[in-house]
Amino acid sequence: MQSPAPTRGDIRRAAILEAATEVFMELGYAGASIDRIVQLAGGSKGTVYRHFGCKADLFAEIITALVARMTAPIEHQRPDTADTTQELAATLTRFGQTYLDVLVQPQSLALYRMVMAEGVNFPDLARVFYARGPGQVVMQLADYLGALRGWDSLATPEAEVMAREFLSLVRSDLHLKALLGVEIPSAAQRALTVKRAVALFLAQYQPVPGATAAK
Amino acid sequence: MQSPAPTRGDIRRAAILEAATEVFMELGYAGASIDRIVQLAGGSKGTVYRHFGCKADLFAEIITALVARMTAPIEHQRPDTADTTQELAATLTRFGQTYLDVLVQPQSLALYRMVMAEGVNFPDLARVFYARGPGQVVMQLADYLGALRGWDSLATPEAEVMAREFLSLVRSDLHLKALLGVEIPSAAQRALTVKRAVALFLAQYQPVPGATAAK
DNA sequence: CTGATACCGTACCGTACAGTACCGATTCAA
DNA sequence: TTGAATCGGTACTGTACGGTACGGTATCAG
Repeated sequence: MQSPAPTRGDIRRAAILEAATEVFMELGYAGASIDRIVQLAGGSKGTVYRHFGCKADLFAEIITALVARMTAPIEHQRPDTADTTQELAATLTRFGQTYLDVLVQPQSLALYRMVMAEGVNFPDLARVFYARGPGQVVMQLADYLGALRGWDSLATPEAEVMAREFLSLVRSDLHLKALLGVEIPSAAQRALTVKRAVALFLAQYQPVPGATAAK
Repeated sequence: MQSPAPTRGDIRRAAILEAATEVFMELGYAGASIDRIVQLAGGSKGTVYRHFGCKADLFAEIITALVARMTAPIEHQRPDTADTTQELAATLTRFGQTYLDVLVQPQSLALYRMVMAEGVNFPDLARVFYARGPGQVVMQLADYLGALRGWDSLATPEAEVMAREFLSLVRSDLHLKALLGVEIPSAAQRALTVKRAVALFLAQYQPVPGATAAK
């Protein structure tokens, strides 16, 4: 499990990745220059190309790493399917809160902007981003909701649709405003938005057996 | 009301705007080149700079025009505040449908991508985009819902919050997927999403006087 | 210790781009 | 008709960038 002593190459590679991540996030793919990355990472231009081949490949590697980094805290907060129905509101709140908090972090916003701007030129990368990022979150929540649904009768669509609806409510337009740089929502705003999302969601979907279905 | 005969300058200006709009939408601000625009519009590079000063100003003018063009069909579908409560579901469906249809059009997607990518470099433009675009749509729907709410008792938050929640449900993740180029939703998918958004919204917010409030 | 390999620094190539300059042709107002 | 302003075409400047080449130096395996 221990790393087998990082070689000199590993060290250079890591330094370049770190510097490139910062530069890409600040300036985007088109705006970033290799020279700027080298200046920040130290070392030489040739080393960058020996390790990563070309600018596009370096970019791709950074994006995939960033997606994993972004999804990690949400995955860690993944609702346990053993959670009982009584805890549904709390579970949704916790999950939604983590999701929204991560989403409006500067790094997440920069990542979204990059992938959207360059998605046309890197279609494969955009697909990977969705599948391992937002799509992954949907599936996690859907798994939880699906297990809950088999638990008792619930006049609802597929769990995946429910998950999408809930996450859409959580995002609200806070994500859009943040992406545009119009307004970074405060913690209080985020908490309130999550709270309202949970309320609206539970008004429609009430898995507790004793409750009367809406119709 | 009649235009006072377009001069030669007006014609050139319009041609440049049209060409620049196409090039910017296809390649983004950074990717687009003035030479490419001139090549498409015909004429000369000097004419572009005489009319618009610099690339950034040309870009700004195009973005503001595009926002207006994008919002127009939604504004046209603006729900009349005279609509009765009985028509609420139909009104929401019609409004949401128009909103979502516009949102996933290629031109809208290109516009969103441009503003998000360059929002850091053009913060004023990003604010204008939000205020006259998505923000405007929220306000229109909020006006309608607000008028309805005064109409009868309704245990709800501000109309603006309700409008945001509804529009978030309509966008779902279809907008995100389309922005990333992962998947352009079909008309059937869009219609279904709107239908479900209306259902979920009405499960929580029922303005008809005879209905029992949720709590 | 020795050879091979990775690294640094820098100079360099080709290209692309924003913006300017200039000239001849065209348009348009007076 | 005449003078001014605009336009087209093109050549040009300066700059920035991706990527390569190369010589000298440090690192590391055998």
